Amino acid sequence: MPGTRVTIKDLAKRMNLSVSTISRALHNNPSIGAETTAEVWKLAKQLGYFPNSVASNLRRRKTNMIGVIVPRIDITFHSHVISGVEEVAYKMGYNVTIYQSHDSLEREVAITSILQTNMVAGIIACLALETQDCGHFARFNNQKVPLVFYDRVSNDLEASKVIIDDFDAAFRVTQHLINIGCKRIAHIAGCLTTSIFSARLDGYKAALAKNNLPFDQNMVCCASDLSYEEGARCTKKLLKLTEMPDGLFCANDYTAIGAIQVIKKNNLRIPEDIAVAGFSNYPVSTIIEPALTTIDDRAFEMGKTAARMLIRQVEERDTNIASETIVIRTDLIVRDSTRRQPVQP
Amino acid sequence: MPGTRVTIKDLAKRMNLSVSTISRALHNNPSIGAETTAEVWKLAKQLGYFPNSVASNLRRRKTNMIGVIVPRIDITFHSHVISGVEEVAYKMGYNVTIYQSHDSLEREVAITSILQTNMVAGIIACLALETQDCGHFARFNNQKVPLVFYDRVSNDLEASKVIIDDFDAAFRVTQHLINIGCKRIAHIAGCLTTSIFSARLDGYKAALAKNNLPFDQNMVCCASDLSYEEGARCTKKLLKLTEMPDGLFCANDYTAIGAIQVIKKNNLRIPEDIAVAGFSNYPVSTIIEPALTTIDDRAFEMGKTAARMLIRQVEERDTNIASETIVIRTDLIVRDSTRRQPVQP
DNA sequence: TTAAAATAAGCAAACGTTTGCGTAACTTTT
DNA sequence: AAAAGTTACGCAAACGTTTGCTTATTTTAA
Repeated sequence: MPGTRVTIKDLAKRMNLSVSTISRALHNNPSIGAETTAEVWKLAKQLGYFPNSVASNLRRRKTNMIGVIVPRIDITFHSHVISGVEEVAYKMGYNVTIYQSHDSLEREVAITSILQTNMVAGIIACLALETQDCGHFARFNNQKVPLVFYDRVSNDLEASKVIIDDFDAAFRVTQHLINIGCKRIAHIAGCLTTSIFSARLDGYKAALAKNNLPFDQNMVCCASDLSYEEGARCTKKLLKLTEMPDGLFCANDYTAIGAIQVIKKNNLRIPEDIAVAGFSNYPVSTIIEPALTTIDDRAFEMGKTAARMLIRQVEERDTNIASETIVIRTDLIVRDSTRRQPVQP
Repeated sequence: MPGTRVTIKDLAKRMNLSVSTISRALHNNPSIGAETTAEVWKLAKQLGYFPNSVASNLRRRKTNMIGVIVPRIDITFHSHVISGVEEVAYKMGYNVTIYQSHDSLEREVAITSILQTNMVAGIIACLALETQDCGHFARFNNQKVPLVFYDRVSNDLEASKVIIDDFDAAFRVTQHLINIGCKRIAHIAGCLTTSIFSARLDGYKAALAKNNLPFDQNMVCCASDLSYEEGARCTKKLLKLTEMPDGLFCANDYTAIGAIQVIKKNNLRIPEDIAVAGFSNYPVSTIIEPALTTIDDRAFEMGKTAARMLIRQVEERDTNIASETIVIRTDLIVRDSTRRQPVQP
């Protein structure tokens, strides 16, 4: 019978049992006899029965769907996070539906409406760049739908977070550049209204201060979108300074690669003339020449952690929604772009 | 009232109307007076009503969920396809849920069960490498759930497909290598039981034949997983041949990059000694030096096309399920890795 | 041997919508 | 002025499960 779906009603009729018995049998409920249970399972297999989770969700008033909001899926970092989310969600019996905000607040708001309409069990989100006010997420607190932010998080909202210590990571990168002898370290920053990028700038400043190096505003250039092109643009600007930098810390790997290409075109040596470091450990950082020193932000791990955290909150919903924050450990990965002979003091 | 959700029943009570009237009003059904409709909408906004799509889906016996099965989300090609799928799905009012098969048949089968349980409206899938027999997809034909394969497709199943013309693309790449003067062109192939990779090999052979160049089995090396490492391994093998190749066509960009790195390490010049071309136009192909000549497979476009095709089939379900095949146009992108002075005949 | 307890299964409502059909009240036609 | 048509809405069933409560039967305890 093509087009028709076999339901527990059909099973009930065929076996002269009530639908409730069938339902309980299929859940291996002990109040149904072992023999009956076995026969129900057998017939279910035979008839190709598949439970209808839509009906089940309606009755149970909850789905097993996790909604994920990312700025863009085709950005390496996010696709790795999603991969991690899917991995644990699958193992825990949850489904994952994804939405791209394209860094637009308007779209992010629309997506939250869709998620509410779809009765998702929980939400994992990375805020759009445009988003300052998170009011549109507040509704989930009322509906007791757990919410976990990752990477770009909201501070004015009661919600769990999975982040890396951007300040610390930036500090360590900068300290590393100092350790190999850099005296004039420039920074290509991201959009500073975003906390992660301002934290990276702060970490950079702190490392300079700790080592008694002066901070020079001219040595910081803000890239609007963290692309190759912006990295190249900023680098050209930095190379025109009367006192050229001898080290460069970029807020992500893309800008770092744009920087490397410009530096090489200017016949400067990396790392001898300028040492370069990035942030994120994208696959491309091993391909560029010289290979790029960077921070591994462990995106996959971040996704897995966020999913685990969310699912735990979903399943403990009745007890309490304690919002928690997990900081993922990052690794400094040193490659040729900063591999100099250490300076002798 | 936190935790409680307002339903059309609530609206009905508050307005002394029946639920059917509310439902119709919210769908702007003309059989409801304009004034009433306006008031219903007003109260709905005021009370923060959100439709419950789970209930709606159950009643309508269809969801607006598109299931996507990819080998891995964090592979550039697939994340771009997904991005395209999400883009058109969002605009057409569909949701996207994603699953990774990890190229495992077992997992792919399990995922199809989940999709059936979840009553997805349609499915977009790229077959797992392990998958030879597509019996587990047959159930969707019975249930009249449209199915669109992309990239790696099944030939023994009635289903729609979005593909590129791998034969043609490979032919054009090879012809290009011949045009710039290559006489001994090697090929790093993918798993030849997969149709796209055998098609690429065939296109390569056809171009050789057309130009009266001999085909030499030793000049073909199969990479098991299309990674950098496999590309490097194959290249080392090819460089040991008594008659070294002067051109190399790789089945994807990753192997091409592995190849370039090995060739450079052997102090051979690209493209003068060996010209190299890849396949897929991954972002990294512009970063490697020399920049890689490759085929742009237009993954984003592929995703959009697959989604459009699927949604059309979903919405025309009653009329007929004509399975169709769309071939996406590919572009040969010439970069420095094959930029030689053209030979003078 | 009878009461109490355990076992196995059924009844029916509920989850929140959608929709075919029915029916008032009102308007238009002949 | 009666018949026909239109407008605006209600009734109730249905979608496929889940689950609290009840009931019939069997087993155990006293």
